[in-house]
Amino acid sequence: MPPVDRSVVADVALFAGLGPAELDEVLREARSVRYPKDSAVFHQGAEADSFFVLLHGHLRVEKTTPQGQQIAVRYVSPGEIFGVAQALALKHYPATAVAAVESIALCWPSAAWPRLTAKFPSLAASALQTVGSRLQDTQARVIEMSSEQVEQRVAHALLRLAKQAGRRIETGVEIDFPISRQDVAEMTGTTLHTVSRILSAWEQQGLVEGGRQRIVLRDPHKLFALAEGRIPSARSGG
Amino acid sequence: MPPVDRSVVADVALFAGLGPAELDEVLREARSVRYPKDSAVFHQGAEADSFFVLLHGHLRVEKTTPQGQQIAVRYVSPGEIFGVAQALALKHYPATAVAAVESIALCWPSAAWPRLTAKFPSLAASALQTVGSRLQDTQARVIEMSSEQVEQRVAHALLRLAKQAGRRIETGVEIDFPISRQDVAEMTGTTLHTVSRILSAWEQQGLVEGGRQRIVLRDPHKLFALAEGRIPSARSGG
DNA sequence: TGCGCGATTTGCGTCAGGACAACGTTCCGG
DNA sequence: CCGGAACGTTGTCCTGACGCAAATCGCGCA
Repeated sequence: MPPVDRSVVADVALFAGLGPAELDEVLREARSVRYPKDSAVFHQGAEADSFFVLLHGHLRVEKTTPQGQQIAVRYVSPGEIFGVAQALALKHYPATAVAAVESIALCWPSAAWPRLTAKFPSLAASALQTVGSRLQDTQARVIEMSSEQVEQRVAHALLRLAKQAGRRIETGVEIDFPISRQDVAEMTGTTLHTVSRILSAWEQQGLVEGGRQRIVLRDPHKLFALAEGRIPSARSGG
Repeated sequence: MPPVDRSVVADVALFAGLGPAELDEVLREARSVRYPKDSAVFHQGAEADSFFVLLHGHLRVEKTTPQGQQIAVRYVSPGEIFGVAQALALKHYPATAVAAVESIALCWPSAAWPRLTAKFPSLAASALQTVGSRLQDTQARVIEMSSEQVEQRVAHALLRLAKQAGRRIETGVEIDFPISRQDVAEMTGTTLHTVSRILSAWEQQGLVEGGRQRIVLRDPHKLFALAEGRIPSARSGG
């Protein structure tokens, strides 16, 4: 009685190495869960009793600092595995995952992980690649934050969001879930005030198009040049 | 004809799950290489033809930004696996590894990785945990850089260095390899000038003890309080 | 022992960006 | 249609950190 059909995970990289029968066996242990907008999939510090694969929607992963400030670590897009704390030898989730929009995820008990990876080694290899690429992304962010100005960091953040959750519309590329200036600020390590100023300046130049919890990139190419520092500044030169 | 003896890898976490015979089999494919101080183990962008385990010494892993600035990503301590680009599906090394002191590492051809992990799944599990914990560290750094002042970041960096490469001496904990203010600056995303100022202030208060490419933590506990932001500032009250 | 180079220290000017505050706008329930 | 709340914009002020540059120190080597 598998409630989860193979077709819904056709493009999940984690399962790329599995045959149909194997896939059914893995899916048999999963259940599909729906998360309303703004509800938490798991909380930072909670016991890591499950791991997940996102099927539909978008999640925001955030950490809370000792001082209580929240930082957006990354966003999860459909097809990604997340909450694999168990595989990293963590007893508790290191961050909180919140549904940015209504989302659906597959959910396995953490206890299933060792068994599944032992039986299907390609799962471990896939997970290693996923975590590795996440490490690359995170290191890239460290480098950004070390060496770049706020404006370039915001540009990078928007480009990254557009890349993983962008949707083409007539006037450009729209980020496919509600995102506030506060969220962008949390991603780039600045304040919503500064983000607001920067986006206003960009909007005047036709680089982006704003709105309430909505951002459209009208000129991603120019934005990229700006992120690379090949344009002096978008705020001074009018 | 294994040139590498089991005893030298007794405390390498990667091999924890292997029996003596299995260990010998893995070591048979490795060779031991010595790296003089300041020599590179591999270069960023070079083809990832090997992966390594550090036996002795310390390495600095650094990335070069598009603008040519160098950032110290992390330091490698004995017992750690590194250069596993192949396992992360990367064809080229994403960073440069330089010997901070004379170092010795075991070296396998990258081609051996898929074969070894297929035969010994515990290797993949170990590697996953290693990469995972590295991801945790890197995310922690992102959060530091987002939410903390330069002084707190420097404190955190020193504590982290002391944790993974600290050596107890009479006056405190010494960092066990030559490290310049420039290096600390590259770790914390600031300039050597600022680092120099901060360390000078700390030295006046007896928090640390400096020297040419040498740092001793005389009061790690107080330094930790400072890193957490529980002490207003060490520079004003001096 | 003396020399030279690289590491370190430090003063000063400048400015990006954070803090604070007030105001405008959109959304939603009644 | 109205009121309130959350979200976004903008102005002003001010601090912390960087850039520049020059002085000083210390180690390694001859």
